[in-house]
Amino acid sequence: MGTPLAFNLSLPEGLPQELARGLEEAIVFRDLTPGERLVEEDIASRFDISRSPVREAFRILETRGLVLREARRGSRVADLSRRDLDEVYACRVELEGLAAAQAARARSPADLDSLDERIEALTVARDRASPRDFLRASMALSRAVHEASHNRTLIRLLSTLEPQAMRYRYVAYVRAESLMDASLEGNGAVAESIHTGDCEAASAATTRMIRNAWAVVGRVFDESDAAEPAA
Amino acid sequence: MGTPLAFNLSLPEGLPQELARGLEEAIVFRDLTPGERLVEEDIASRFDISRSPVREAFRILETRGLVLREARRGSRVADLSRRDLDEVYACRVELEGLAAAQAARARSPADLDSLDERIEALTVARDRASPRDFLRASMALSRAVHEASHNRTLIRLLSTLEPQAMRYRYVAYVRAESLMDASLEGNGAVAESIHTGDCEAASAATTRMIRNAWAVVGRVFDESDAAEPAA
DNA sequence: CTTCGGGATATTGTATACAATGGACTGTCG
DNA sequence: CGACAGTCCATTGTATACAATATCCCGAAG
Repeated sequence: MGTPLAFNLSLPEGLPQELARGLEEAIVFRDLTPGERLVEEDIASRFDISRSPVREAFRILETRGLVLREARRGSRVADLSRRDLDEVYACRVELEGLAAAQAARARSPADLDSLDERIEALTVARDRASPRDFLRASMALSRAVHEASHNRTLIRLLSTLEPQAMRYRYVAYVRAESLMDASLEGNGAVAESIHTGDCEAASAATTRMIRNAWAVVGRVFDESDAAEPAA
Repeated sequence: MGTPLAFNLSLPEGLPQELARGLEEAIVFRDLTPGERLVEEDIASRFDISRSPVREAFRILETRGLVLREARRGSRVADLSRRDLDEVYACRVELEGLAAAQAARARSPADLDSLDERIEALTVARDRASPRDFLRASMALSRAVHEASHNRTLIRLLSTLEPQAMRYRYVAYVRAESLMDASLEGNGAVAESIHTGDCEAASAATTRMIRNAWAVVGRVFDESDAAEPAA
């Protein structure tokens, strides 16, 4: 439990949101381990704030599938499991596919610029071979695609699904850095289809990419003991 | 603004959840109108509770797309629009289709019993020709299908999407009660496929049903002025 | 008549205090 | 030695108090 958990908490968008973002990173990158208890007072005192924003942050993380809250029994970091992985990826196939298709139709020039920018950043992160940086860049790219769909409901759903997927991707990238190449390639194909404006192609490229990732990430996960943290 | 908003609030599952459920019904059935402001203190005093659980309820409703919260500017009931309707239904096609397919595979005998029960209840509600009762029964049936998928992530996503859809369905059912027949028929086909265990058929029946509903509900919505409430 | 500024007010955001509950511990009885 | 009851403690749930800020209203100046 010797967790650093030190990130600045400025409040450009609200303290609970800021705190949730920080805790989310800590969970994704395993500074907070699966099953670990999250006590409101502990977190609050660690950042010299009250329990109120901490409670709200926990609730945010609950909607993202990262934290489990049981009434009057406290909160804890959600476990990782093969079953959960399959659930998340099954949903991702559908929703990311839809997002890509709608992005190909609704994208604006600004969206395309944003897309290119983040593809570039992803390439840089790949060359740096840092799973952490790569995932952050990948998350940003995904969000750019979602935004390009201009479907706020879809964006909302995906923003509660993606963080959960990140945890499994992180485990996989750490053990198999070559996965980053596959991801970069897949995302390139998706971006190209969105540029072209071909909905079918964008959807197909996305579902292919995610199904492929599903298989590989799943295999790596089974071979690791990521579900059982510090035994 | 003369809204009754009177429902008992016992706490079998937590006060915020209970309150959120009540407010959700009020929003779906238009006791709270689109755009209406929701002031924490008002709701709190109306039920003789403090602002704390009210705040949590608002946050729950926000994740369900029923309430919009702007920092330090308060909360209000989300507006209805044709664009929002299309967003919701596009997502529903994908997620409900997936749920039906997975339900056809993973369903247990208890799930099938639950399904039959709720189909029966839906039939009764149709005969009573009450849009409100029908929608409640329809919601319960949908949830039974989702539960049968045994995909907790999918259930979580759908539980944040369905309430948003309910608002549009309610508007449509009030204006065109015959829609209930179509819904009943479509749900029957879906349930049958799930019984059989045919994933493809379950998915196909579901997407067909929802695409059809999408078209009809959208048309009715355009013809109504549901977006502009008490002008 | 319009626009800008200042202050009052309504409302949210955060902190703290109190209540209630679940789990662990301990000591006793069978 | 094991099971069980009673008590204590840790932690969450709710209420209240306080701080901060956005909005509205009004008046004055242009």
